Amino acid sequence: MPVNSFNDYPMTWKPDRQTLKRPIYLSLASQLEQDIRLGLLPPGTKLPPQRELADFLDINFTTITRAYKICELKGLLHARTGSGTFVTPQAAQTVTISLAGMQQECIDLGLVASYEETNTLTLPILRQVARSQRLESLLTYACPDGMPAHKQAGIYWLQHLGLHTDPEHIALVSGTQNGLVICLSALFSPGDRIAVDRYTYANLIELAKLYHLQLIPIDGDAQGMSAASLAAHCQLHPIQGIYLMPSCSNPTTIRISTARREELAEVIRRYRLIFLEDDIHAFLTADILPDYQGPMVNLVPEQGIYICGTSKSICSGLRVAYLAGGETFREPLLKALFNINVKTSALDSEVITQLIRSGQIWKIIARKFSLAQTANDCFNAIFPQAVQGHPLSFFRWLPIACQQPGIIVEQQLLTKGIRVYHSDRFLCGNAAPQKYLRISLATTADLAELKKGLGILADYIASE
Amino acid sequence: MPVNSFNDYPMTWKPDRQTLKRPIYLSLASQLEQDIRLGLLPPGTKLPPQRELADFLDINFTTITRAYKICELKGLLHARTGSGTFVTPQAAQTVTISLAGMQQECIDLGLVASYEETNTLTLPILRQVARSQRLESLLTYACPDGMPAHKQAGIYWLQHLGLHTDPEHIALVSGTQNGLVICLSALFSPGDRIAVDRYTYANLIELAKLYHLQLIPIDGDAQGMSAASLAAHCQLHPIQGIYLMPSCSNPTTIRISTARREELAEVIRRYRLIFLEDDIHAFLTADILPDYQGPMVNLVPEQGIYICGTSKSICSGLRVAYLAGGETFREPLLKALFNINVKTSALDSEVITQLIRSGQIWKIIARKFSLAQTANDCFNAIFPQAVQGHPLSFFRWLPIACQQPGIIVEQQLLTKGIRVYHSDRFLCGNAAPQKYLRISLATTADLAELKKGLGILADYIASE
DNA sequence: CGATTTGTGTGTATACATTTG
DNA sequence: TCAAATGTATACACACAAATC
Repeated sequence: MPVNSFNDYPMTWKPDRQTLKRPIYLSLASQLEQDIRLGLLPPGTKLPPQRELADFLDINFTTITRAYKICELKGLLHARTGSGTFVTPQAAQTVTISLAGMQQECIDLGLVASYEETNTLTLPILRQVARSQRLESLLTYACPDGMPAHKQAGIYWLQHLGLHTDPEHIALVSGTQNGLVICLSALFSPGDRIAVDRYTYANLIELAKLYHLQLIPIDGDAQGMSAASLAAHCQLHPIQGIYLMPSCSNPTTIRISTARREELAEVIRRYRLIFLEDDIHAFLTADILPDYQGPMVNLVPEQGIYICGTSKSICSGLRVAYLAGGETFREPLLKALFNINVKTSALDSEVITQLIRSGQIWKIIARKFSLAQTANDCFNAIFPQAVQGHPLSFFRWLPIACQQPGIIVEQQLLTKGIRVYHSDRFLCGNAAPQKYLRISLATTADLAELKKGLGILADYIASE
Repeated sequence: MPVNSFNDYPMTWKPDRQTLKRPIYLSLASQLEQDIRLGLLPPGTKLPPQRELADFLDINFTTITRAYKICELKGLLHARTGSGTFVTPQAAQTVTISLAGMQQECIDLGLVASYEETNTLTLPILRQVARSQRLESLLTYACPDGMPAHKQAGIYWLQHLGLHTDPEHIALVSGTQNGLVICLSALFSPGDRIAVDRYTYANLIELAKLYHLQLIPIDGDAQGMSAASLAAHCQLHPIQGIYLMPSCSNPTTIRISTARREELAEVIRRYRLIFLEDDIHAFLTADILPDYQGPMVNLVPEQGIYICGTSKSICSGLRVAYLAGGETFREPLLKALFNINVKTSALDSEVITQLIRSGQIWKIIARKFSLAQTANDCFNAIFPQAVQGHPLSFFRWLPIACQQPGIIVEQQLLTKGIRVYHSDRFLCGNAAPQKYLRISLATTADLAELKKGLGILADYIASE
């Protein structure tokens, strides 16, 4: 028993010695889970150290390790060597961002759509596809990884973005998310570690939970993730992969600088990380940057997988993304693709293909650029202090002073008539003191609605 | 050291004591994996018992257990208490069934398509969808789990199949396989056990590997899986789930009898199993069986999930399946759906919806029935000894005498010009002495090609 | 900066369950 | 039917690594 008076505080959790049935670790784990779900152990509570609880229960401390581990894998706990084991903030809660359950009428600055008014430009091509003679050939099981013509259009499009590949090393999948599922399923095993930005894509956080992968938050600056920090983490703990959105990180809108890309690539090579490049925003950068260098994956061609969705650049509702990777990953990825998708809808990919081949894609992108420019101008006028990050981003990252929990802030804004997402949703690991809101500029029906929403937001922030 | 002379045979695997680095179990596992992949340990080889190898290496035998376990999770080994540990047949090889890599020209009796000539009946509806005013509404992020009208059509269709549900408890997903991925990801954890027929859906076997789930093969008879056997397994080892295709099991074509359904349901209730009912063949049974009782999930409504794909009944290329389940699973399934799919293509589901609403689906199904009847008659005429199972099945299960490994048989038939799949591909666990071939009747371009293929097959079998 | 706290990784002991003969 | 063979589950000991003060 420790003699330090600080430790005389009662243990935060005292499981009942009597009710412990014989598979001790299982019995303990389920008791712990129940107490967390019942709210007896509120989020943030520090659990007793393994050795202390073991003393109390008179069992070996590694048995506690096992019980804690089970709850950790369920996302209920969060352990840190040296510090202790803590109940996860929002233990049983989800950060999933989706339109589901959004009955409430409000101005949506939360979900990032893609200026849906441009969808009218897709319609003529879709109708043309429906009239074509090839239509019937789209309705079979053939070509699970994409029809040759669809791959060709993808190769052409990726080439425009600076990635050069061939039909053997590209596949069509049902959207970025589907591509990520395929990569995570095929290339990682439960318990594997993947490096991410401290604030990262919310759906990736959820996928990592689903597939029992550990995300390792790496700090960074305005140039992107810190290569030194990444190397330090790799040094001490083996890390298997890294996920980045180098063109325009969601949610921070940071574009990784050319110098930083080189540094990061060097670390990726040194530690043989599997590099997932989610380049859904490439089109926003390829055409406006004078010294555009192309995807980061070019720096580590044999260790990288390039995922390029079309939902932001072309059309949200057509579920198509291109997956390109080196020879190393070809076999496992294709195998996972066959087992997870059987095949991607050829109808959607035919429409995307014809949009590319016909050149209609340039009109769509030009229209989106113009809408994004106007929306960003509007945002900059209202929040001049927050001019930073990608100039044409479909969303913005707004620092806020308010220190209340994210859910509270979101709910307060909902009652005022706007939906936004707080940085807590994108957070991986420990919170930094600076909080943010992610503000979508691409979801409102028109500019007037956006202005109204941003006005409400500005009032709220001023009143804080 | 054992004294029995039988054990004086040299150990089948003698890892090098010298090259064993300090995390012994990891070092051992990778050495073992390498030797299997190099072919030094051919499929079927019995590895040394854990204790014997431990003796030889002078370490504790549970360290061997760990090393073997790692390889088992990779699908390289297969251990059975009392019998020993064996190298998996086709250890490094995949059983994935897909059109990929099928350059070779041949008559395809392998992959089960769905009489693709009926796709012409889909075209007019597809073209009508393209002309409709609602088209633009299909192109946004809205309704990730299916648009209200699409759900309504699904409810109507499932009702016809005997399943009654409502918009809150149905979701549209991108095909059966996608539905399975969602269920397996959302409701099970690595290491969980799922009961299946000894011969089961090949893609499920691969998905189980991908998600580190253990499939427990349960024996059965002509009525379907044995309830007693299932109960016995549940008794001794906790099993979390069960996967069945009760209408017409792939590959065996067995339809589970009404009595057996009741027995199995009782066991499912007793052991609180999560029941996945893959009812892709429901349409084949609902309309032809005079005493059709509806899906099995009706017997355990709160423990079951009903997955009903449209690729066999309507059109292979449109990737749509309906997922229906009780309140218990609603939240985790929806969450997984949002994270895995973001959304299902509304374009595909609109076409399926209009096929249902317009009644065109009945024409398609009637045509498929007629084609299936003709194909089955043709098969029965050539293989009268194999008349069994579902009378309208899109594939048949042909017992063969030949005892050569499955790959060899498949390759021999390929050189004769036909592709079929051997029962080894569908096997889960230990092989039974009786081998089979699965013969697709729904993939050839026409009846003449099917007849030719079956003729080649009959010649081969006669010559054995 | 070094000692202490605290979680993790690896090897081991033992009881148990299943299959086989 | 039982004993031997053989894999599995559970608890433990100890060395190590990371964080903190």
